[in-house]
Amino acid sequence: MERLPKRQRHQQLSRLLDENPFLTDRELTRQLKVSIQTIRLDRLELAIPELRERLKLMAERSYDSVRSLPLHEVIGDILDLQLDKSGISLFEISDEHVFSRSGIARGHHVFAQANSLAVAVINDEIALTASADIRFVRPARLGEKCIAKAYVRTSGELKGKAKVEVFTYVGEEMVFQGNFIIYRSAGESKS
Amino acid sequence: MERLPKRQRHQQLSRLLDENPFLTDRELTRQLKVSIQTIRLDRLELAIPELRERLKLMAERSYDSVRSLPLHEVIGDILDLQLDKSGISLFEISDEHVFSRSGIARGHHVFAQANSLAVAVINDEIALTASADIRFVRPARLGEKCIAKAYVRTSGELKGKAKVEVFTYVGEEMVFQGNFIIYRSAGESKS
DNA sequence: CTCTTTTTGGCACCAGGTATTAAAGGTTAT
DNA sequence: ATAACCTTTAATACCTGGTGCCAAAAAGAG
Repeated sequence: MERLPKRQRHQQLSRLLDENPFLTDRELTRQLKVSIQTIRLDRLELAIPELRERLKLMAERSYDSVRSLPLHEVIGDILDLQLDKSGISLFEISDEHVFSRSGIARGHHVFAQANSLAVAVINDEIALTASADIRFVRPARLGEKCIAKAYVRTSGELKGKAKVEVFTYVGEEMVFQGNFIIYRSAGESKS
Repeated sequence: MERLPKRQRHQQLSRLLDENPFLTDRELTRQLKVSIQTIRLDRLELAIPELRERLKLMAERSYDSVRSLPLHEVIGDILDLQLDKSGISLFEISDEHVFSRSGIARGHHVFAQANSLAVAVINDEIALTASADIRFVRPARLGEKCIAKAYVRTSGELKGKAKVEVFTYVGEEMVFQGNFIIYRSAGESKS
């Protein structure tokens, strides 16, 4: 008995739709050389929804993630903000931030939290990072909650630049420290 | 003459579908109190595709961005890589990277490209950023293509650290410059 | 009242399916 | 061999969310 063909086909079908979820059943018949009914039985057994449902699911997912894209605006949640004085933000290290091999956060994510906060704490229409001097004291790991604290050292209303110092901690341990020089647009202005 | 109702309705229709692209024509008739044929004429005039096409477009967009999610692993496309010597990467500034007000890229994205490249160029099992000294020479703007070039200055096989210098250009202009100190795991190893 | 624009209705048709029933084919056990 | 079983294919009715086309009704505008 050639029982394999079915399971093989199921695997192939899964793989094909994984590679390209936009395939119709009709296109699948061409690739797998079986009738359209067989394809449909297979999808039924594998609990794979029809093309239109797949598209809808993908669209919904992307719609949700677009909604949560303001999370891209500022990295980390701001817990406290005293403009031109200090600020605190929280950032939790999750899968997409770490090297999969080591579970250690990629430096630029830790930097992004600090940089976002340094910019946010400046009370100005436009604030841009001019330069920075940073140290990754110890690696941050998957699941760790990073607390970044920013202090404005010189608000420098005259020079158009501000110095901001940021320290990031996991618990008691410091993981990151940075000195940022931030350009500010003009004098000061309300947020 | 009440010519307005039509244009008003067109605006409302656009707004409704902007808020919720998952509406069928039938659901729109309920909201706008006109026949389904009118809705369809309106969509025709406004060049708004049918529900299924909208979903498909959204799915395709999200699929593309999922495909480029390994872009989350390394920020920017690596164009050239000579391990322990040098590397080049390309990163195009798009909507999600800029301050919406000014169209200027957030510093941490430009940093991320440079940092990713500095880490990638190190030929070691594990490479982590230890510290960095960076300058944002001029702002990078929406749509600009940033070319980052990294040079390993001291491979430092003995000390477990490497110094990498990165310069990022838009055309002929330098937008970013950074000196990175990268921890490397042990001696050297194949990638 | 006439002319034009806008709105509505009806009908045929399409893609990409679901759901169901039935038949044909090979496999296996008895 | 024959019955029992699994797999595959076929055929048919039906569904959603439309398009395309034509005609008629309604609503202004002049």
